[in-house]
Amino acid sequence: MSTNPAIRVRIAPSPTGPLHIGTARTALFNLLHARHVGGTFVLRLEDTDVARSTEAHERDILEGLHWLGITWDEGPGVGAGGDDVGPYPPYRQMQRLPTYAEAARRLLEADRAYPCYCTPDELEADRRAQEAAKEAPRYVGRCASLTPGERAAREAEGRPAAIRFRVRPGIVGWDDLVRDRVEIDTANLGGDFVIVRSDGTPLYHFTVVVDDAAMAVSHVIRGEDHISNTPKHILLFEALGHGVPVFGHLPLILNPDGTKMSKRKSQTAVADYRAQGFLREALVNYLAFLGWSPGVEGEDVLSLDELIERFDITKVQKGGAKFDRTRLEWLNGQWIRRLDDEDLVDRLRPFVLAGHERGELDRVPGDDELRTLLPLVRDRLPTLAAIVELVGFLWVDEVRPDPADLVPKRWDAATAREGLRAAREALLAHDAVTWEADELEPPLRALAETRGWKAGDLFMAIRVAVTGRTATPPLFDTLVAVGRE
RNA sequence: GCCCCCAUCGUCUAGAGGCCUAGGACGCCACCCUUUCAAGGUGGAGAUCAGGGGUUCGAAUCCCCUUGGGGGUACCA
Repeated sequence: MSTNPAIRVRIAPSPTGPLHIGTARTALFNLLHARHVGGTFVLRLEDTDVARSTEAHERDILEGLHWLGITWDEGPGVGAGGDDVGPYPPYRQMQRLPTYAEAARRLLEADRAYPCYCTPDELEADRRAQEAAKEAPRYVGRCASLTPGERAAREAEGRPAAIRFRVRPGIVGWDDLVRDRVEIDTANLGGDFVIVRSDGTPLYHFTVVVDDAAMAVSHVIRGEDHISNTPKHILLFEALGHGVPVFGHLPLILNPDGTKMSKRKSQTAVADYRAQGFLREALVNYLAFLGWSPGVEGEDVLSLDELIERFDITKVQKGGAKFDRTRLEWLNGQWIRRLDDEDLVDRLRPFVLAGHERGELDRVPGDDELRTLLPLVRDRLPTLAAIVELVGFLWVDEVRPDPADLVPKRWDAATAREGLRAAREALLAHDAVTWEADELEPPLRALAETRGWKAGDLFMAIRVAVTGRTATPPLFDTLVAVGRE
């Protein structure tokens, strides 16, 4: 694919929480678009909310994206001491403070912004008054036209000043990549908005524009929840004398009840899906199909490369998509079946180890043992973590079956006892059989026949006695795996 | 409240005015395979394209209204 230096997209996560499924989806769509057109994918950390940002979250986000295979061309180095990669460093906003200060100074100088000395109490009072009058909340403009003298007076009082951006009247519009023309009257923006806090730290709407301009971002692909913010950003780009990028607003991922996906109602942390044994391939595949599809029948299971090849940002759906875990699980199964043996063993290992650490397993199988089990488990694993539930009995010292399960429906307890005794004798008492699946079956079928039992009932009694479960991989393979002893 | 966005099977979607008696996938149901559970195969139920008006010879597709849903309304991001 040819490269296209004019196309630059970015993902700008805020390390105020673990990597969110929605952030991963936005990152993925940016990556798909960038890779499809040969553009550059930038990662920038928006850590100006110092109170809520943590290094642990930052690590979770960076590692999570890497795990998914969502890799960036430019961005911060991984880890606190890591070096930035790319021509527009730094890529952490807290290290870009001088850039924002300079941009704010220019805006102030051009009178596109002004210092605001309003106190929180004043602002709160304004808001209440507006609410009482059933008016939309907006900044009243108390400090918008202060004379130099008035400003000096306030400075002399030692009142801290925030910086507000002057919102010009008129309509701001743009041609959105996914929803065509959008136009918003700046009268609905809530008045002049704050771009720098009174403590001197810059706010999101400001930093995002300063950085996108500085980093030459050409396409801003983000969630639909930013549509109403876009006019503010466009105004800022213009005031800064910078060209306005192309915007594309993706539909939201929704909770089952149709509201914006949230931690409260859904599992949103990518790390949790990973810990439950979802494959990166499945997650990426699933996420890509939330709001987009290649529109070709039979193309349901696609790799990242295949997605990149087919992706078209203008074909993205406008309406939100509910997160359907069942479908994710189906895709996960599809991908598990596509993995080759070595790969599957590698990915299974951590989950077996985890089962051991939780005390559910008495011992940990080696890679060879795991590998021989693959034909038995591959088609039966909805997730990697399910390995413990599926065949954990193999690595447990003592199996304790539920007595109720031990007796097949058509049998009574005495028959079950007798059946198990006879089966044991048939298989263990003599050296007649070698311990291989093919060798085990005939004697047991013969036994069932002579006693007039249904083979299935006999098999079930044995299954439960040996594994403690009513659902297992095929019995004779299972017996072989358990071993003669 | 105000502003904005959206609307095709339960869910994800195909659909760019005639190819639509609306297609696929997940899920569901049945059957086949089968020692259980899966996987796989075959078939089925499931959407009067939110409703109503237009435009057009012709509308799921274009326009308007209504309804419904969602998002935003911070010195959060």
